[in-house]
Amino acid sequence: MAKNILEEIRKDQIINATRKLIIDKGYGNFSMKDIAAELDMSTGLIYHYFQSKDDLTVQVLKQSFREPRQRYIDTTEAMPNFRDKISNYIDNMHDVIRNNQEGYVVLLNYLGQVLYAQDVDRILIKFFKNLRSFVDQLLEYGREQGIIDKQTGEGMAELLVAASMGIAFQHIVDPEEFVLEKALAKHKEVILHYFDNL
Amino acid sequence: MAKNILEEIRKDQIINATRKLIIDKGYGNFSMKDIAAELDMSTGLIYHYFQSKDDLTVQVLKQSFREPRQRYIDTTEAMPNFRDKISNYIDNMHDVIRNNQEGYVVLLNYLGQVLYAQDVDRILIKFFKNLRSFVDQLLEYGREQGIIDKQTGEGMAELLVAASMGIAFQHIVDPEEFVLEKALAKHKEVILHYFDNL
Amino acid sequence: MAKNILEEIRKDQIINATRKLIIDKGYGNFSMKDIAAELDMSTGLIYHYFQSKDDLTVQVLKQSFREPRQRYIDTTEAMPNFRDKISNYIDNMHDVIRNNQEGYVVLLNYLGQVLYAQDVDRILIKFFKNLRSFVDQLLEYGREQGIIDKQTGEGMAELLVAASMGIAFQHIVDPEEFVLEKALAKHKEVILHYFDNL
Amino acid sequence: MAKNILEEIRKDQIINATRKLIIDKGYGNFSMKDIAAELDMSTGLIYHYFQSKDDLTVQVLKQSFREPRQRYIDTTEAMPNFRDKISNYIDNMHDVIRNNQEGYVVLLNYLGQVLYAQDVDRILIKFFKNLRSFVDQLLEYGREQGIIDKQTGEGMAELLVAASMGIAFQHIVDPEEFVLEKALAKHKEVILHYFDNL
DNA sequence: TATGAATGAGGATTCATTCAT
DNA sequence: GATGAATGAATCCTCATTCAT
Repeated sequence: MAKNILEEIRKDQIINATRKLIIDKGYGNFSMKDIAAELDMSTGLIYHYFQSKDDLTVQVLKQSFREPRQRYIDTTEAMPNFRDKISNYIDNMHDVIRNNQEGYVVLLNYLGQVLYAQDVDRILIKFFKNLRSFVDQLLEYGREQGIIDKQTGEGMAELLVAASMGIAFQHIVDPEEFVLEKALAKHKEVILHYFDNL
Repeated sequence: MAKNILEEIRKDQIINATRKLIIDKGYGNFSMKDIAAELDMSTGLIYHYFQSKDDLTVQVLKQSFREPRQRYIDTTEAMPNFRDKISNYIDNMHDVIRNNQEGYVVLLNYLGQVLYAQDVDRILIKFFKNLRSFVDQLLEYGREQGIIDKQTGEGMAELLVAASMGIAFQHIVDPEEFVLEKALAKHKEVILHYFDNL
Repeated sequence: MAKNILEEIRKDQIINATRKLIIDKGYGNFSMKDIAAELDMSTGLIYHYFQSKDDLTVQVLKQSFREPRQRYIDTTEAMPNFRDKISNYIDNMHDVIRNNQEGYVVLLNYLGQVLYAQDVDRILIKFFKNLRSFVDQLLEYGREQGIIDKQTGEGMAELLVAASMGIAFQHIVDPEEFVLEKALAKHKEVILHYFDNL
Repeated sequence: MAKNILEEIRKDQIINATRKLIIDKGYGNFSMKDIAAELDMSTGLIYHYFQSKDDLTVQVLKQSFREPRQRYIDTTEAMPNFRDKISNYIDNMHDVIRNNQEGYVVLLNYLGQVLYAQDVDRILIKFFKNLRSFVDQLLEYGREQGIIDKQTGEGMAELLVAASMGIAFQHIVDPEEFVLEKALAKHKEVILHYFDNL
């Protein structure tokens, strides 16, 4: 047991240090030595736990985007009706943009690899599917309640995910002048307006 | 000046070859030799026209995102009223997503560098500002016509740009299963719905 | 002593696994980890029984070429006369080439180290001396019987060993097209012809 | 032209330095840095002329064993009859053993790779075929002259090559005590004895 | 005895950049 | 303008060996 615990600890340390370096220096701008230095260990040890740099970065990605829905699910479930669920979901997404910018930085770094690294692509495909499927569940609920029809939900998940991500990225590019709250407010307003005036 | 013409030609050749390599192999996955090979010239010649690889990639970025509005401006101007202008603008954006995916691939590659390369950041800040300012001009027109008030336009540019980019990126990640048209259609519907039901 | 028995077993396991790896992957192409994996044990344990990789490979060599004569001695001794002893000895050598190619593969691997590893050289010097000395004993018997004179035996051991080894190596290099039996037959024919027509 | 000449010179320098290192340190015991140091150049330059260490060592092999017959052909051709041709050929082989031991050291180093490197194997297969085919040509001449029949030549090339190589290797293993001349003399004697007493 | 985590030197290879021609 | 030979630092990765448990 002690062994497995140590292994888990070490893997976590290495993954976290790597994630930090990706955020601080960028996906292509850090070396295995950087990771080792960050953790005050030898480079060899990293290879004891991960097969290669690619393997390691993929694990970082996996760990970063496993179960994205978890974060939202709780508060949204508690909402009494469809309108509140949607509103709450949007709020949750926006809170992530506000408070977990690092997550979007990581996402941005990996998105740049999507076309050139199958592993990365596979994982991000799943990640986005998960994100959208959660919205789809909300919409399904709305349909069951007779509040919206099928056509209304079509493409909505894609749009919500797109807008959130697009806002987050614009914010990362220009944190000084891009007024995040204005964009988030308009996003929420437009979406709710759509559902409110069907 | 024959000199300047040759210089212009060479610079263009090199920039285009580099752009191609960024699209094909990814930002961090090609060498100066690759560029030279692509053009059947020597690496030395590239350094005759560009100071460094960084300089070159920045020029690629500049050339790729200079004057983004040019593409839309014409058809939109011809539209008789605000509603049509907005609709037309959205169509134009969507056409870019449909037909100029390469542009978004390039954008994706550079976005990953934004936090680690000031030059890149500066250019992309400008690019996004340009994109948004064009929407703002449309909205200004709407205000002048008394169709919308100030609050209505607040954040709208950010949202439109965000949604388009977010849809394009999701499409790049999963071209097989992501249904682009559904997302685009919903995007247009939601936005127009917003303006139509103020 | 149970201790000594276990030690003997472990050492044998390790030596055999190493020999296998030398044959399968080549002298310079396997790691201590490979050996450990082969035996499902830890690398540390190997160091418990052998001082170093060099030490281990030397032990493999020693064990592989200790007492080479043993294999032949029996049948040859039973032969009634000099001619039959020689003939039988040649047959024995040829059987080794036919049926114990692995031995020659090991020899080939170590021969490549002879100039760069004194230990290896010392052992192979002894090995070849042993091989030749056995032929010399046969020839001595012939001399005692008055069948050959001293000059006849001079260099014969070297030649027999050389020809066998040379045939074996050619066979290893090109098992497809090199016709082993033709070479062995000619070898035997030429040698016996020499003794038969003195 | 100047360029091709320089390229040829550099390649030769590198190949020769590598050959020297293989002889001095052994196939698996030298680094690219060693080669660069030997030539007072950078490691990068080696990669300018050769794709990899493997590529380089294969080129060394190719250059070392291209056209092995060249060395013998001249003097043998001048011999008036079959017996003298054979005798002369054997003398030539023996001279190589005496005076070009390095060649056999190189051969020994590469033979150890034969089973684990297809390129090496392919080249050595050809090399040995060439060696044997030259003997076969001599024997064919003998047949044409009616001096030997077909059966007499069968396997003889294999035997001659084997014996020479085997003697050379024993000599390399134990240059102190192995009496080269005794072995060579007996080799020649036995072979000529065979042809003389058909 | 036995494990395997940990080390760190060493190796092959890449690549941006320079510069003599 | 144009070439490509040359550099050498930097990178990823391997592996023999040690040692605490």
